[in-house]
Amino acid sequence: MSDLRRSKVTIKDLARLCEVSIGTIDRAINNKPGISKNTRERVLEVAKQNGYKPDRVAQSLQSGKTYEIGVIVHDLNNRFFSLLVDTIQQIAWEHDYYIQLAISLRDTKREKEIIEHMLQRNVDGILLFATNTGADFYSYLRSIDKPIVLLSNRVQGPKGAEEIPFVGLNNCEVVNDALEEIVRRGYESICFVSPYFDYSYKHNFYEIDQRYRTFIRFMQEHSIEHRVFNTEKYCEEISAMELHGKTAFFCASDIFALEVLNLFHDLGKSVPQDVGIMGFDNIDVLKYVRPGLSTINYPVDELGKTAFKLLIDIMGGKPSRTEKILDAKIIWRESI
Amino acid sequence: MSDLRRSKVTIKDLARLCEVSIGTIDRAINNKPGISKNTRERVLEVAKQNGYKPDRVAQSLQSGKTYEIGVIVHDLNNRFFSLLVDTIQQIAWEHDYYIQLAISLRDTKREKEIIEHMLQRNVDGILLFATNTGADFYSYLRSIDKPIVLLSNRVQGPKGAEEIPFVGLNNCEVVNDALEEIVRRGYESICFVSPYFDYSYKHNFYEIDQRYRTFIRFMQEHSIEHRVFNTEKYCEEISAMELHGKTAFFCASDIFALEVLNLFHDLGKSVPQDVGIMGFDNIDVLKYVRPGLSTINYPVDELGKTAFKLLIDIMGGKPSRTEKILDAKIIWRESI
DNA sequence: GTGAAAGCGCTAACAG
DNA sequence: CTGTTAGCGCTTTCAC
Repeated sequence: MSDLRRSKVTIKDLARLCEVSIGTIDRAINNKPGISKNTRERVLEVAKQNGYKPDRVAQSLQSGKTYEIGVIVHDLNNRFFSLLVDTIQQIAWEHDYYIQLAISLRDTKREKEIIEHMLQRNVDGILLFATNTGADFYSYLRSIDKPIVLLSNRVQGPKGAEEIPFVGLNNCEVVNDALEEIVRRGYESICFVSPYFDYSYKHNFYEIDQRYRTFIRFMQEHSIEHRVFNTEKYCEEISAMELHGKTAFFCASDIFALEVLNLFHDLGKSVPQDVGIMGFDNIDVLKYVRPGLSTINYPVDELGKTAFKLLIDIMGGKPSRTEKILDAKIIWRESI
Repeated sequence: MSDLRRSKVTIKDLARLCEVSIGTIDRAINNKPGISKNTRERVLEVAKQNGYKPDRVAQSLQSGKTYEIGVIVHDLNNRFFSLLVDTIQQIAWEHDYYIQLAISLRDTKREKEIIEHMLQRNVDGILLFATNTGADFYSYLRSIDKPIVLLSNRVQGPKGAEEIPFVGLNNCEVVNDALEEIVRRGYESICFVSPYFDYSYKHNFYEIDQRYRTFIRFMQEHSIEHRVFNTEKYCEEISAMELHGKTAFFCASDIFALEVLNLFHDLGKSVPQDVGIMGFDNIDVLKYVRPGLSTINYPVDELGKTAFKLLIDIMGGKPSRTEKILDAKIIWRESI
């Protein structure tokens, strides 16, 4: 190395150095036929000597492929998402793909901007944990000329229309099972705690909604006393409520369950003696929380891997089912 | 839209549609002088009509800029890193940069591969939480023709050589302060708990090492009984040790502190009555842990933002100090 | 004001 | 076996 700072060396440089044409360089570098063993070795040697590295941007312009996939999630603050992205990055790496990461912050406008940006950057595909929903967004996604796989939050079109590829969870079944067991354990009153979902803002609450509906249906079918907390003031409201009968709090995510747990701790109530609490997701930090929180395991790893593989299949033009539903497992610990 | 699937429209298409040259299209699109108001408006209108979006890949090839920056961290499992990446992605977005995320898994070989890949993909700069270290790696980083900013883990060259831009923490000062207060609180014996660091594998333990050295120096200067746990079997070893005198566990990260907390809980010991525990990082989940863990706040947000800004400055050729040391704050809760 | 042409680094197609 | 050329979509330069 003459200079410490290696300046970019291109196939043109190699051609000059080897005194052959760029076509020959190409054949050597990319292991193509139609070149003598001798020349190939010489070229490869010179390439190595000079630290030649192909320019992926130029390759992309030529081939239309970037080997990058866009990953869009709500945030990385939520443990669930960081584990998800971790998994996706890992499997992508194994397949020689790179990740362009962007955070939607649950902002519908921002999500659309991100998608547009990613398309301009010519990602080969997109893994989307959607924030938008509705017919317009469905049409928008369908209009996109790149493969997209939705994670967890489905986006539905008109009846009978082709579905957007989707990997999700069997929310209804697992919530039903959990509720049955909770009732069997003698709880007489069950509260549902979840983030605030206001359909008028057009946010995608697909998963929460599934859990919510299942909860309501179950309560009605079994005539069980129930209540729903899904406003921003749920903590105050829960503090203010009077408990009659053995009461359980079924939370739409572990984060809410932990908040409720903290709340009752502050109120001087014991869990599960005074109230039962159940979470959803099984985030890893539960390991450090006492009492052990009963929850429902979201197979994040499987979600990431399945979605990525589905995307790869679609990119490769493989005809595969474009919907996969994963199985959640209930984890009974101490809190209920 | 004639077709649902919008196929890519290029400046050439626009030129054809507007019956002008591509040069004119460029002037209109990119708001350049030398074009009549009339033509500009017409071009912009047609561009909009046809949903023209510039191809960033082609722009990159031409300009040599991608507006992407590579971010390399150890994993996303650790809360610290996910918050860091969250912050970086946020500030990058505000500056119209995109993030290429990769995980080194603390694997030195993989880290180098990642850097090579990113350079080939022509990122404009790299934010690196380094796993490698040593003179060779220093030379390697110096040989790279793109700005790099190191986070937390410094990579040092020979004495007097130019430093690689770096943003880190005042580990020594803050550890010293914490230890002083711990001693003041009457602890007679202090244990240091940290990940296993084996210099023979050439891993970068810059931060841990700073904390460790400060710990050892302090213990020696004050003749305090102390012990170090930094093997993989630290849990067994701690279980087996006999406590004499009021003992504190100073952990190099919250994760270790939480493990130690769990351990003593299982052993039936109370914190802080029987032993004191102190963490490092102040990860957000501590909020759900009881007893409240005393810890040292790592200003992750500031780290991400400062590093990104430094990178931007360097990319912009601004002459700025290439080293920034952030202030950590001690947070006293209940565990010590 | 506008058009034409070169070139970023690479791959693919065709010619010799 | 090897060389030449066109072109991916864009920006820049120079000519009119």
